Amino acid sequence: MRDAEATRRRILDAARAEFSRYGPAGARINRIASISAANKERIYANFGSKEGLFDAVMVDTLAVHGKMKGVKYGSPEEIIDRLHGTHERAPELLRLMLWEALTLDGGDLPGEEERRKYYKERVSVLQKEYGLSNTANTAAALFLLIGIAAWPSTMPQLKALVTPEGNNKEFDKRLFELMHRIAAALLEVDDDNDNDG
Amino acid sequence: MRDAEATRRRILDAARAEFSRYGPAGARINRIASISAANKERIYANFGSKEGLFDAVMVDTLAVHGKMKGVKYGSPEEIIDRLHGTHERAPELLRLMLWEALTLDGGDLPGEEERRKYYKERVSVLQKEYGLSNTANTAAALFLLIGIAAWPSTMPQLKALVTPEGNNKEFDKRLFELMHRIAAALLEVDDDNDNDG
DNA sequence: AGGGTATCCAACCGTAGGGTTGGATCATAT
DNA sequence: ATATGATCCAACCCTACGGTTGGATACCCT
Repeated sequence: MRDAEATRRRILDAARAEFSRYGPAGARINRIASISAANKERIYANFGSKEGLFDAVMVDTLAVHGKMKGVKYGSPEEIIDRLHGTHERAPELLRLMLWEALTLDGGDLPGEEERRKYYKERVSVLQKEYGLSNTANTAAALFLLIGIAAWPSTMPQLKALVTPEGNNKEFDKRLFELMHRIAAALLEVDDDNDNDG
Repeated sequence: MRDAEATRRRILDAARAEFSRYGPAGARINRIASISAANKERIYANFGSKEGLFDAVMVDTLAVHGKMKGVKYGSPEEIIDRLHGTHERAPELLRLMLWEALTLDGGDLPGEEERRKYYKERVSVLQKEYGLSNTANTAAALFLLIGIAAWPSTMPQLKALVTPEGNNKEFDKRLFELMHRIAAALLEVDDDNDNDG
């Protein structure tokens, strides 16, 4: 059965798993070909190069998450729990972004325009929802909310090292309480009158 | 001039730069050899394998930072600024830890014992300095302080994407204000009476 | 039916990667 | 002085990688 689109999809799915796990340098085209049951030639015909494939995976994965667009945020606790849960259950996007961060080369990002627009929209939703007066402040708050929620998934080994021995549950409980507390602090009304630039 | 120890040092220094920049998979032993003006054979004689070298770099780099031991923390603002500054000026350790996080394999970490002890000490200093009642809570707070201060260096591309266009300075100003604010919130006295486990 | 095109794939290519080897060179101790 | 062992290094090995090629196979239009 011939189906170019389906082949493309299988390649993207396999590539997402592969890049997410091993990163741009560690990923193996041969593995992607074999797991996607596609041929290497199909990969290069569709995506040009390993780097091109990585970029395509990035854009594809972001498109899936871009579906969040328009969704309301809810309470600070909900924001943290939702973001954290997403990264725990589906670590691919976070991992891809971390690989991307570590291999930045000054060139522009895959899907840059789309991504800018996406965050701009999210900032504006957050700003309205919380009645914040300053856009830059809201953007910074969103940036930090993401960071706080993602940090335990970003540095699991650090978390393990810092946790007092044999005290896992207590540590986790305190960790979430603190994450919730500072998320709330981030979204308190910014009451200064600086120009919003 | 023969000097095994100096050779070892040159290799470690070159390897730190190389691994920090390219990660375990992207790093090239040939480059390390050529930059350190050592021979590949010396690398394998000293460190056994690429992975062994990575571990040695990790331990070596941590040892340098371990000199912080005993140092007081200061105000929440100082904590954030100091950590953030360190990661901006000397990104190696953060980058190494991120590579490490992304390539965790369930085996134990290089220098695990030392690192545990180091953080235990730091937690205890922080706890005393701020008069916090609960160790797990203090550990969680430290974990988050590190995360907050490191996040802009961890995800520079996300920061760039979230920043409202042409509003860099304002964004940065707000970002630091918020980081300071939530650092302070993290270190407020934890006034509950839970058992400290 | 059959020509044309998009899709597929097995086999291949060049190279650069991690890792090894065998011997040369130097410091030291007797 | 010379035997000993640590240190150094040029050249080598082999595999597996990213990427390519040439032809075969299915689909579509007339």
